[in-house]
Amino acid sequence: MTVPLFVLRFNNTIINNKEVNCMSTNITIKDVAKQAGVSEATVSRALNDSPQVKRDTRQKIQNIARNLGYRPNGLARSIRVQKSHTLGMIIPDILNGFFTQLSRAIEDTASQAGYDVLIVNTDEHLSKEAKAINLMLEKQVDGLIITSAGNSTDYPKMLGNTPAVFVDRMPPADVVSQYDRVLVDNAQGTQAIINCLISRGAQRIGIINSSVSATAKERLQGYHQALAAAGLPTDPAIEATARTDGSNVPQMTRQLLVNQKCDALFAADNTIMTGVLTKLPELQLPAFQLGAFDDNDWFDFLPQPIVTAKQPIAELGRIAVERVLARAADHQLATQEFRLPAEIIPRPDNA
Amino acid sequence: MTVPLFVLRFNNTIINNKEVNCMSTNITIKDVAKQAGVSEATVSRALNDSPQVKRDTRQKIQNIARNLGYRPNGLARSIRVQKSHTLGMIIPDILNGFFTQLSRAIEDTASQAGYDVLIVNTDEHLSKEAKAINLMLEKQVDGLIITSAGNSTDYPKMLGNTPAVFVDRMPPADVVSQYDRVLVDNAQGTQAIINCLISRGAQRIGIINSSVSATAKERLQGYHQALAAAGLPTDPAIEATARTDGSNVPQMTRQLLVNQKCDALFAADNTIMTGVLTKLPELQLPAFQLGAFDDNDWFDFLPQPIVTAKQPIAELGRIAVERVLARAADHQLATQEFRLPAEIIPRPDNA
DNA sequence: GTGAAAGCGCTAACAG
DNA sequence: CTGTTAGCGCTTTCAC
Repeated sequence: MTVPLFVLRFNNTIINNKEVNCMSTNITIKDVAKQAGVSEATVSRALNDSPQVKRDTRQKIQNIARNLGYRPNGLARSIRVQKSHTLGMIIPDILNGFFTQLSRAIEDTASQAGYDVLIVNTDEHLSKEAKAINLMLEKQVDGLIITSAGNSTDYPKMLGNTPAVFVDRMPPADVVSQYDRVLVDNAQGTQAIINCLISRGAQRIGIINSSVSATAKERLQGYHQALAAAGLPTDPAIEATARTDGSNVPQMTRQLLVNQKCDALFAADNTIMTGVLTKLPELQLPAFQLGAFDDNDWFDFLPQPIVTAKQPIAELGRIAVERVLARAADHQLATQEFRLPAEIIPRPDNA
Repeated sequence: MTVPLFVLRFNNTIINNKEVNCMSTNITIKDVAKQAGVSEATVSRALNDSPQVKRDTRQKIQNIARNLGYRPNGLARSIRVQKSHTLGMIIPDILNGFFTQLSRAIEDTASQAGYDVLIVNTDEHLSKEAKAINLMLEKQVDGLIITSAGNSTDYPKMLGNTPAVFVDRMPPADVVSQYDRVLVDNAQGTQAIINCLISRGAQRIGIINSSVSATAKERLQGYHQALAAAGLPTDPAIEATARTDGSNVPQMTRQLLVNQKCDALFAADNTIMTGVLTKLPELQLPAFQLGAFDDNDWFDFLPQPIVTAKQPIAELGRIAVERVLARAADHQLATQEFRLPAEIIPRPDNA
């Protein structure tokens, strides 16, 4: 065949006496059309398996495209059809197993619906989050799934009318009603953990709470409810709050377990519990119990059992995707809040 | 102001007697131009901070853009300038801490260079990897960083002339020279671990090797070298290989530690070690040692210490990004292999 | 300094 | 069944 050779030549250039691939001379639909002796429109149709085009033509075109190494330009397509078939996902900490599991769940559901997912990590920085949202919008995502890094962002202004749903963390109170929310029942989960600790004899349970305000409020509430129900007193001296980066957690662990003589400690999330565990070895302690919101597989391997509340991550992800797609299809949809129960893992008693 | 009102009206429509935002009537450069009474070209220049445009005009335009909530369409821009300023990253397991750390390192370096990163997870499936690569290419990434899910993919055909570098895992042997590779020194790392175990008295060290062939080969080699250097015999009966999904690891753990009476066990990666730990509690064993390639923070919390080889993840990521960008700038660059040493964490002896 | 016009690669009317 | 044409939103010559 001579024509392909011609195309090759056309796409190549001579440097230093050696024929080499030219940088970004990508094969376009036009090249395929030229080759096949048909119009660009027909190529487009054939490549999209349109039933309109004759079988022979279609197959011929598809062959030529393959041989030429043709790659559709998704950007051009998206810009033309005004749809990217892509969702954006903003997570605050890619090193945290909870969020990676969540992103996997979201990717699963999305891909079943024919959508791709872009993930960006914000490291809990508001400025990075703002950049991430901007990036997503510029890439024209069809919807956004956000685990918010903080309260100060003006989401309605940032997001415009891009469909968005908040997962795991509430949007700021003043705009909460403008967005779908998919969350675990923080109060219920915490209460169940504390109940479990109490049923096993705990009398003085310290808490190191989350730095995420709405979440922290609910978890504290669950903690108080459980204490009240058991007739145990609350004590502000054993209620601490972690910094976002968790840097103060080891010191608080010592404070609660040693100075305040707590006989149990509740860590309000994954990261906080890790901070607690870091400190434990150097503390000489009588028997005590541990509880935490969020579960990790490796908690099973620890000598000291941890009672945890495991979030229904797959469900959270599935609902989030469904909602954002539903909203993309109908921007008028009323916003809604979804609350899913956490599952208690009562180590060491679970079979 | 009346003009903004007009624009608003233009972008809205009446449904059910309520004025609502119309779906995707996005503000474009044209709208800004109309508002400002200048040409689209000038708006473009102003928005890109071109020094050509008069300060007053520029600021006026930028104000109008902000007020209108204008968002540049990144796709349109990329298609026009033939560059997306985006890198693609393909990872085989987003639940594995090694890869999340790697992706974070890559994102860091890339963002410093002004590039965004798209991450896609393949779950170790070749078919998903192929889809992921396709997705990236369609999104016109300027380069690809790949941790390969397997050997059977025809990368040159898939990738065309998109710059690509392989991290952590080798590309298939027949095409290896066509790509940059950034890897840890698997033999050295493994050898050092085994040496450490031997120096602490191990005489019969079992290995559960990786399912990734090139990596497995190198790690096995390091294992053999260490044994040979210590004058210890090798024994095929205590050399096992994990399945990709790790499902056979618990059973092998039992086989090596109980049936084969090994006094030490080396797990060739992160995931394998987790499988081992799952099995240990139910085994009644005399004292034994544990070693593993790849480190996890939570290994510190385990009662049974693990000697690990920690990869220089930040470095791996940095080099990968630098190479892919260098290649994007000059496609003629000779390919290269980078080997970085692993750091041994000799638990429990590390201060 | 600014505008007019062309075009990146693709798809969707509208013809025929 | 296929071709022609227009245009998505943006940048970039080339004029003025």
